[in-house]
Amino acid sequence: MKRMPECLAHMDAGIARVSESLPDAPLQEIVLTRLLLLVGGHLLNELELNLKPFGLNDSDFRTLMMIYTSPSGSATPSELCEYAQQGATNMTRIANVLVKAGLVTRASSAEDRRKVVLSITTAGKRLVRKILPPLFPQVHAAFASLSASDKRTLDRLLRQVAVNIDLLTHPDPRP
Amino acid sequence: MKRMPECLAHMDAGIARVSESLPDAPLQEIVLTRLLLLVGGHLLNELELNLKPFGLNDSDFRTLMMIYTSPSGSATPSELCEYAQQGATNMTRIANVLVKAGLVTRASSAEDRRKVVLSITTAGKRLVRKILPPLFPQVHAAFASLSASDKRTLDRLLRQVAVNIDLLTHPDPRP
DNA sequence: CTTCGATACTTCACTGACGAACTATCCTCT
DNA sequence: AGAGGATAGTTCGTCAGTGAAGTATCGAAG
Repeated sequence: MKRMPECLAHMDAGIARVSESLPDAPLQEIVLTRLLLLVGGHLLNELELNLKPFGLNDSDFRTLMMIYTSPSGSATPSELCEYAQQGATNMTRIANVLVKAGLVTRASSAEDRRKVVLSITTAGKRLVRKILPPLFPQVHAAFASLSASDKRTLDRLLRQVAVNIDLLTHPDPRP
Repeated sequence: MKRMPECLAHMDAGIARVSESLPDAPLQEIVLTRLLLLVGGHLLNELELNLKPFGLNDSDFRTLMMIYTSPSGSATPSELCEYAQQGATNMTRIANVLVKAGLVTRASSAEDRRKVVLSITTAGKRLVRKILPPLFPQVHAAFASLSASDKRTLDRLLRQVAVNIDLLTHPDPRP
């Protein structure tokens, strides 16, 4: 696998060559799209590499974190789906994983018996507090070359892009 | 699935709450990481939604584009792996897909008979020129709310992050 | 020339994620 | 009350992607 600078140069060259056959291609935006996909993918690889020793992948971990940070320490699968960009099918699998690992408990709700309540266990909280700290240096390093103002700008721009894509996917600005 | 603004707010709140149990968490960087994963994921979903009608996913398409933009109109699987962030195993599958669809041909190299040469066909070129243009408005819309200078800044920052992650993953700045 | 290590690709078995179909429960309207 | 529709979760079949192991070819060293 080539190092990043060469990889980026190759990408730039390839995209630039597209405009030979399709002159009206929005080159800048295509490059940004590819960069986002590239960075997102590498970030995910790196994160999952750190989670693998604990038998979790990013979906599992994100779900665990959402239950962990929930004020009540519990949540239902459908609530989690709402915010975790995941289908109900996969949430069932994730719940199975977390329950089997003893990190959360699964109980059916009292008020609405269709619902399932996932609650974090002591072991779950302990695992979160064990996994996170070793991640901090790496997360920090990923943005180490950015100034404080760069980071604020990146934050702002990414949120804008997130909203743009959301509008693109689900049009209807009709409440 | 919730709309993006609520989703972002929920994410912010969750991450903020992490610092209650782990006060030295680099909140800003964690948010940026999550934003990148989120945007990358949504961008990928949206792109693959557009490619599905043609029986391709992003890996297939990216590979096809790399062959398309190659000056010779052909490449070997190992070359493609170098730049496409993919394992050789998956490249074999991709080549199978593209060959079966008649978009590229597979031939063994004359100079080095270990190598396989994938060459784009007329149908492959035609498909690229058919798929791309309808994508342009969407790609453009994803960044529509960003000014020209915002886009340049985003490009610059993403490249920095890409390099940082690469250094993190493959240390050794020893040539 | 042969042997050995490296390279190129393929095959196989497995995991993660998704859509479609199913079951159970709840809510509303009559 | 009870019929119809919406919601919550699960199950099942399928596909994309990966690591480990296998085959074929190349190149260098003896």
